[in-house]
Amino acid sequence: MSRLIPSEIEPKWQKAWKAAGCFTARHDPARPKYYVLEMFPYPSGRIHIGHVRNYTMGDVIARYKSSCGYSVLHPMGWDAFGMPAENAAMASGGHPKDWTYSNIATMRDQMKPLGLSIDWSREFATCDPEYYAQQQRMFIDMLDAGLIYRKAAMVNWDPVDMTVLANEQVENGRGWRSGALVERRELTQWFFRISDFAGELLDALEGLEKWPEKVRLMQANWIGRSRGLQFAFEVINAPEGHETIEVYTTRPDTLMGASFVGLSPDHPLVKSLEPGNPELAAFCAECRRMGTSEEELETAEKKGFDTGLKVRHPFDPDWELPVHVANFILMDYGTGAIFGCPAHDQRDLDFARKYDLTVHSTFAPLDPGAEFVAPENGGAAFVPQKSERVDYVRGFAGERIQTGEEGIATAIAHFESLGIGTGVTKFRLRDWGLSRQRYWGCPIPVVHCADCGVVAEKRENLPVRLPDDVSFDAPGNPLDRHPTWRDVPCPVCGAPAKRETDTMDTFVDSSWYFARFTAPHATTPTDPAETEYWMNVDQYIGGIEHAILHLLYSRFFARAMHLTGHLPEKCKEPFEALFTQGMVTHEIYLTYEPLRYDGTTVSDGVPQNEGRRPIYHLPEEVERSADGTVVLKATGEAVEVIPSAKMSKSKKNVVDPVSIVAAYGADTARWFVMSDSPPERDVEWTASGAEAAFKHLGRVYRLAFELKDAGAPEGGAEDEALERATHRAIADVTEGIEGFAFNTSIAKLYGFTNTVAKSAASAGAKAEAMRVMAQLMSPMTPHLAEELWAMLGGTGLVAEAGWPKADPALLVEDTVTLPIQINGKRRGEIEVAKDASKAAVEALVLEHAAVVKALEGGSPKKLIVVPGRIVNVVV
RNA sequence: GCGGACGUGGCGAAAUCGGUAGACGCGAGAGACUUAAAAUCUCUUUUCCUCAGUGAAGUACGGGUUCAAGUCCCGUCGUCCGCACCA
Repeated sequence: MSRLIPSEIEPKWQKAWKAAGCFTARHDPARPKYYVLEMFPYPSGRIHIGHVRNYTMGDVIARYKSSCGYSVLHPMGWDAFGMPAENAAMASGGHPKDWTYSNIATMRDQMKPLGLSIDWSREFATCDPEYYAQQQRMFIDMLDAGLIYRKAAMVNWDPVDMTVLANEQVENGRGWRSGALVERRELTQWFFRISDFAGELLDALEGLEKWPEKVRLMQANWIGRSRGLQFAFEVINAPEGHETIEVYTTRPDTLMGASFVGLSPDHPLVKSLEPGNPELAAFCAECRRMGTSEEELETAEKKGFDTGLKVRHPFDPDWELPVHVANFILMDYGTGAIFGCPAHDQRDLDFARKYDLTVHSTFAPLDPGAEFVAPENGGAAFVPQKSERVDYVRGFAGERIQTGEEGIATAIAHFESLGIGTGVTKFRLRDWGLSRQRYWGCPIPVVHCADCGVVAEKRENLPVRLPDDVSFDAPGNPLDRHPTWRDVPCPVCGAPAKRETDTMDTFVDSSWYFARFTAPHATTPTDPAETEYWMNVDQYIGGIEHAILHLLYSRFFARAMHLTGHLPEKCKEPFEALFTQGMVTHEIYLTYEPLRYDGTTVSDGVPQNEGRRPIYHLPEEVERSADGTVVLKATGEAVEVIPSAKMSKSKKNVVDPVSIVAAYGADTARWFVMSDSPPERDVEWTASGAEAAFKHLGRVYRLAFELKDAGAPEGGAEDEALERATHRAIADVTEGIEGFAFNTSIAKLYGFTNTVAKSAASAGAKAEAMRVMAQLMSPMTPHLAEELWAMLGGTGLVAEAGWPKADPALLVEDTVTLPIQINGKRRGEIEVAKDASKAAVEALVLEHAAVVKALEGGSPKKLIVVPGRIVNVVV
């Protein structure tokens, strides 16, 4: 075979790897381990090119580390519970289980031809009863340990999916999957006490040095720590049981500028007033209707309602402040009550002006300047950086002139010394609600008994299996209306009781799968010997979209598993290094169809169907015309090209890996997605780029084919030069892989190929170079690498050959070219021995024609020699 | 609004312990081989010029530090991302 035929070599080598058991992860105490993991996929039905890029990155690392002598764990599984399966069942009949497992089978079949070095013996799906049984077991352990509790809570209700969503699953007020506007509802829900760990999860971010700064920052913002003061206002003419109002503030230094107390419509005091005050009740009802959606919050008017109550200022018994209910105060942050300081908060200022409340500055700029207008005189609220020094015109603690930070600290200290307030640290992070009113999830293993209350299922009865005989012809949860599954005896007293019909959020499933991979068939959630050896994940790879949810939950879950004895202490941060990869994008081809006015109008009088409608075209429907523009093949009509767009079926710019592999082979697909762009950035799929990748691999193959009967190297200068180039390539390619710069490794391999092709070295020396080429290419294009290796007489499989080592002695050239700069501009160059002394270099430089000319007989002001790099002459 | 990242040829991009800007690839152009095509190979390709010179300019824009700046500092503009009534 003188030509590269991927469809012949790829299955051949995949078989050889399987026969040799190359990718079976072996718990070998004698060898260091390396655990590389890509975020496991949801079995949507087909793999897409983004998966190919994601898994190829992991595969490059896995194969490289394996070559370096590590015992590598590189597993694959399926994040298999979740709503699409139910939606599919509702849309086209069938069962979520069948839909899911058949998708998994399809996707596995599509992935295997990629030649990934995955240990398939460890594969599992989160919907396997063997997996969720262990999850239920941990749920009970965590319940016993007080890490899980139940409470009635306002939840985000998705009216389309008929389920509860976590705050993180609400995007712009809409359900992240259904896109429906989310409503507020009060339900009794299960919660993980993740907020108890807020401080720890925040502080531990510091130690995650191999995580992207961006992700750590996003998590830190999400956890949202604030330091403030909590204290109580005394209520005048207080209703029974509400003698004080506790407030929380991050700006206690502005207390002397307080002008009102604001309460959330859900505040207990407000609720107690509502029955006797119909107007107030109406106002609160309106606020609650408004919902939590950001869209509404954004546009909603800041509204208040005066309760008529007054509170006393803590430092002045004669100073009374009105108490308003305000629609912008959240019950679940702080105490649900604030004091408003209009001078230093724009929102409070707007509110004060609307309801005619007093405005007093507590501090003023040190140097006001002509354009400064104090808020009490109609200016904007004065909100300087907390680190800025200001003049406390109405301060009560600390220096007259101090920073906001100092003012806050002294104010808290002052309250604490008087015993009327406490410094408090609050977090934005709230507990993780895990109940979902869905069928296709891990059943929550508890039973509701009239006498015993909510009790956990007995451990020996696990798993609580999902029943197979369910129907999806009605919305809501089929478990709720299952004829027999629900009714069970109480595990404690044996009386008739009812099973919990809620299932777990699928983020629970993905919060520990990485630990399960270390002992996927254990009869306990984890196996201590295996977690001890394999954990932690040395390199985790996935999309930035999981920066907050999945990664934060997993960090919490690892701690919870540690506390319940399922993970050792060292696993509290289970991901040592994280890499977030970019997407694979593709151009969109677009023409427009004019729309005619159809005689109707929409509500605001705008004519219906004005303008034009986009029509998308598949890549094969367009071509580049002679003048470089893109036109439709059929009509020659000009096509608008939108570059680098996220792939989407409706935009017709999806590249299907299956057809790419069929056309060019897996190696080409792998090579292409790793080339061109740095891995963290998006890469644009282009037909010409894929073609180029394929051609290059063919060229490498031919180069090796011509050398397959080469004899021994002959020695000599050309052979030696090629050997040096080889070691240079080893060093550069290795550096690229180590640094997650696969695109530069590939660029070096292109360069090395050119070098070998043009080299005048003996055939034997070239064959030697090509064997190294096979080793260096093996992480990216493993099938071609095996073929080259076998053709050139390599021993065994290249997958099992060690990684080549660059000889430092061969990396340094005997002579180096030093550019000569004159006043910082390049004016010439000299060749010197690599170990030439500074004095020798200086002498040579001063003889250089350009330097002589520039000096005009004088001597240089300064002569800078950076050994091995550059010379700069200042005249 | 708050926080962050990033701006380099026609395009994707290299080069950041400050030391030859544009490696490598795409696209484009020229040529070789061929009856022709495909395939393959070779060369050119930052811009400008009184166009082959030891020429000038050049890494968004304007300043600064330095013998030397894509890289460091200050400001401006632009693009992208995250968060957002959080008291």
